[in-house]
Amino acid sequence: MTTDSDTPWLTDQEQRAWRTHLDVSRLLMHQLERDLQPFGLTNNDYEILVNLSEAEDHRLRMSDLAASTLQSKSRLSHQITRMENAGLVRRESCESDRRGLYAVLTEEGWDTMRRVAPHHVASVRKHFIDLFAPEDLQSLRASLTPVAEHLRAQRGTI
Amino acid sequence: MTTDSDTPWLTDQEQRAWRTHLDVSRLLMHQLERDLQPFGLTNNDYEILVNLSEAEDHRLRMSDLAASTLQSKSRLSHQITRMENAGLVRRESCESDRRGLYAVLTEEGWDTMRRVAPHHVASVRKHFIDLFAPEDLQSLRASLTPVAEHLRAQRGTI
DNA sequence: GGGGATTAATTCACTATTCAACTTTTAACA
DNA sequence: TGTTAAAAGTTGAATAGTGAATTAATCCCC
Repeated sequence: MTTDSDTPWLTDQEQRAWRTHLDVSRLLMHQLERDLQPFGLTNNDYEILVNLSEAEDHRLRMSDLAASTLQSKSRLSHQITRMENAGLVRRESCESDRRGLYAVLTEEGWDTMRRVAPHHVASVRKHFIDLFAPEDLQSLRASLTPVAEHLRAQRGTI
Repeated sequence: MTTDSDTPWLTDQEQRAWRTHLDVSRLLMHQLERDLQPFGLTNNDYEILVNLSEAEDHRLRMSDLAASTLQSKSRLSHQITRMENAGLVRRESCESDRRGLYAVLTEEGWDTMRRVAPHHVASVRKHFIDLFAPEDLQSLRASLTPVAEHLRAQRGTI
């Protein structure tokens, strides 16, 4: 059993690193959300638009989209319904597998993406990327990559 | 105006760093949430418990707690109501300012905290801290700290 | 080719979060 | 002092997210 006295508590240094990471994650998401607000988009909306924009024919299977955005299928389903109501995407059935559906970018969705992307990139730069020295950004990525891999290996389906 | 051609798009390196950071944030929160589930706590619950545990007399003003957990007052209010119903905290009125309220850890809340903390720390170690070389953790903190400061300066009230 | 497991996606009921409106108390200051 | 502004906190309605149950199609393999 894990008892208090044999618990490897975080050192001061570790604690600081951990809390800083937490704070940055949260504050950053808030700031990006705020910067997207004038365009009527949430972070989640934007991420869907990015994924579909980069996909062949601007379409992805619901499952794939859920996997690449790290969301549950249920959540994605709701999300796509909202975006469908907003006219940004539509669902299309899949011929090769009749259980399946594609989420497809509409014209309006694509226009929105092209219009908003520069502002979003500017926001990401301003509040994150440009605050690092280039070599620090590299080592950030280098040290974070194994963490991401570890975590991907851990999770089943979200 | 920002047009497409003068947008300083992210380089490949930058993009990778950015997406890795995003993925780690999200996957990590999910994993920690999952590890807390057996104890009937959410990440939010746990964070409140930590803050109150570290506070003098195990109590904090609602506003201070909201500020230190980076939540809106409204959200915190709902959160504390839930935790009050679960018996983990209680509200106490403040003599010096009769608008004010304290959130106070109950005995049960404190017991819960002591019981769960070792497991949570283990989880943070396993899925984050121990995946870095010590010097990498240091440079992570060093490069993230200015970002946190920048973001704190940006936000008004969440 | 037929029965059972698996997969894709949605739905339903519940819980959590947001945002604006509101109440009460304190602060400011003319 | 009065009276207006600001702050602390809550509430309620609307929106978003979760997890289990459900439906429908496909896969497997004997």
